[in-house]
Amino acid sequence: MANEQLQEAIDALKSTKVRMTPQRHAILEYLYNSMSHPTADEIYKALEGKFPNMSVATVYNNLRVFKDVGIVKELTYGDSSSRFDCVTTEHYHVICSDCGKIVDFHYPGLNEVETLAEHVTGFKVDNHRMEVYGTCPDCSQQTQH
Amino acid sequence: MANEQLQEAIDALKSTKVRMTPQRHAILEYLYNSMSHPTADEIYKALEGKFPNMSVATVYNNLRVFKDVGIVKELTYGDSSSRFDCVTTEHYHVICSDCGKIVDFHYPGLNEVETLAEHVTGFKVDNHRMEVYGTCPDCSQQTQH
DNA sequence: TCTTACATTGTAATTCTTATAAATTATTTT
DNA sequence: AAAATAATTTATAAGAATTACAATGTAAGA
Repeated sequence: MANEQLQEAIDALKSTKVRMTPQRHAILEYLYNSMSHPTADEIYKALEGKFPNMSVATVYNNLRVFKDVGIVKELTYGDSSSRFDCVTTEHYHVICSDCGKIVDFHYPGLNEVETLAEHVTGFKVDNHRMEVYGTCPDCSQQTQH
Repeated sequence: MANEQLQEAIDALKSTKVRMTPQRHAILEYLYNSMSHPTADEIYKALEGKFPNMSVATVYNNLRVFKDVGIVKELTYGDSSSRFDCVTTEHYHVICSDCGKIVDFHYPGLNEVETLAEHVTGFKVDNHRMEVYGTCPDCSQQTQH
């Protein structure tokens, strides 16, 4: 279950000046339990039942708070809106260029890349982002015939 | 000089149904000569002198055309607008989290990652994207004292 | 309890990007 | 070379995603 990780995230927030609110809890819960990488709007819609009065602004505000604390990552792609992913174990994404499906896969951290970049550019590097693009099995099949 | 590469790009366009226009030439020229990674608006502003009547839509349209032909890449980051980079040799970017500065660095292609992703997910992989984030020398100095 | 600081809500505003239609320019056909 | 066709540009409007703002609400500390 993702519940331990959710708890860790909540604890991480407690140690800052960030207060825990029902809305925040719900957003975090949704993020940690959903295996997908939802957009702000998807989160908003998903929580409409529980919080009929919640504002979209709240979702955006809190996602930013979580991002600043470092427990959530924003994924931006060319088109459409940003997607949000909770930072758990180190993993990367494969994205289908046709349908947009996102699948996780694990790969040992690319520390060498960070080190090289530091040396070559003089930057103080602290993280990186990588995505792999291709066609998912479903879309591959459809274009076959 | 980047002029040979610019010429190659123009030749690449000629082999398609894409027509060469003064605006397109200017946009390409700007992209290939600027060492930065300009936004659509930056390009627009930069060419205002030469083409006082050019529309922002033209810039966007043509960047998309170039993207489709494969001679330009779109870089999307969390905030602000997309940046555009001409596809020359394989390289990656280090981005300053403070000021947004982008610096290129070379790194041998990460083919193993693509291969692994293919095996694990069943996708047909054809490319990847990677960026390294950190603080640039200038910004590092400023926060020191 | 009172005060202060942080959060939420609703809405308006902003920003980036795309769609559309008319006018213009480039290519192809005759 | 002129006419016909196709692609392009322009200007503007529309759209979508995100943020700003002011008012209200809620939690924590003195």
